Amino acid sequence: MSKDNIQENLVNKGRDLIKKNGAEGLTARKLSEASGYSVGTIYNQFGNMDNFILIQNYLTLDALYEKLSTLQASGTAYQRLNLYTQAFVDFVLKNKNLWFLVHSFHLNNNNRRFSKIYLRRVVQITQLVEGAFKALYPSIETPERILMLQVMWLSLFSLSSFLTTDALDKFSKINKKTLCELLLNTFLAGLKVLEKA
Amino acid sequence: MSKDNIQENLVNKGRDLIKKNGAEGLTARKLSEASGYSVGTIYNQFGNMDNFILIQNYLTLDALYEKLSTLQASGTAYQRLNLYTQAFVDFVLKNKNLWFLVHSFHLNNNNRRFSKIYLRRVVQITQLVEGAFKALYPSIETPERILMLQVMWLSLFSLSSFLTTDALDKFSKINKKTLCELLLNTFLAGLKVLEKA
DNA sequence: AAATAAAAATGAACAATGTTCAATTTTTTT
DNA sequence: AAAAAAATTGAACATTGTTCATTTTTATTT
Repeated sequence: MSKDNIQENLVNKGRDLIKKNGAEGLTARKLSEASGYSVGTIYNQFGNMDNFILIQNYLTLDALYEKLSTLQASGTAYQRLNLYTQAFVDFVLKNKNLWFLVHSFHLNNNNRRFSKIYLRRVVQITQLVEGAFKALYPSIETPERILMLQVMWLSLFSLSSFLTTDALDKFSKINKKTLCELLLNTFLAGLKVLEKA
Repeated sequence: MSKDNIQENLVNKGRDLIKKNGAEGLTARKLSEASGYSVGTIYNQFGNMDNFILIQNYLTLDALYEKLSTLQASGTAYQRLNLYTQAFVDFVLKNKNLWFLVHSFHLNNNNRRFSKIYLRRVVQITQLVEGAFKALYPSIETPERILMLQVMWLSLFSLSSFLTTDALDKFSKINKKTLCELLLNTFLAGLKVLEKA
């Protein structure tokens, strides 16, 4: 069996573990047992578990990008931004465990590195929204608009960590999808004001 | 030495460990070594490390509340909301490790519980801002305004996780304080629009 | 085809984690 | 002073990520 096949196999099996049992479901030994490969082989292939998780997160970002990119053509810029957000929230809610792992890695990744392809995917997702942003706020200078886009996306991204667990339920009865949509629409309305001012 | 003194001692020593070495600096054995008490004693006093961390996070929230509550009287409602946010960001940046632990626990606390006094502190912090919100948006119905307040606070809270590590620096050169202030002000501007509509 | 060399896979072993609990020490009560 | 109760202890357990000498497999050479 070739090296690629081993990696592919391990990644697939690992993904199943995460989907089924969350981040805790993914340990070197559980992956070894589920895949049939030894613990050592996992380390030969990926170096360490962090790298393995990073690959999983890259695939998650990829799936998100795939989903969002199908929405490019439809509707007005405003409608599109709302569609993006709804699709994003839907994706996160349907892939809670995978998305949790993304946040978990981001938070705990204090001095480790993100791979280039990973960073590129993040940028690509942001760029998807850029077009709609430009159409909505034509009179805002591009650097300023990109800044606002980052604020918007980072806020929504970080807020989405609340969608992956039930921690929020202990503080508020707010609907999670509503939460995200209110953030988007209030922010967009605010941008409209700042644009005219 | 009384039970209270032991707990107080352990909590203080634990807090030093977190401040100095971050969340990883706080383990049962390191706390045992730093405090002079055995590992077993820590468990007798707190049951488990999660409870200990929850106490640490409660104290962190307490310190934040303390700081924010000194700002109650000053300026207009709008100025006050900006002061709150700036004070919040300052607090987080000055207590990165402590605040990181708050986020870390929230994210990983999948089916565990928050103590009542902890939840109450969160509510109290939100209520601090309620007054300014009410003054700014008098024509928004109270339930709607509280909803928006929650969206605002939850967004800012979750965004603040980016302030505790350097993960964000790998994605963007955006200034962290600016990031939070832009979120607040754009959101507030948007609320003004929604109020009139 | 056999012998040799290179590469890959293995899993026992290590350090560090949270946690438990029988044994010990200390304190309180009788 | 003795007995009972309470508190403290730290060795031991299960589970992490990780390493690396050993074994097995594959490739190369004779």
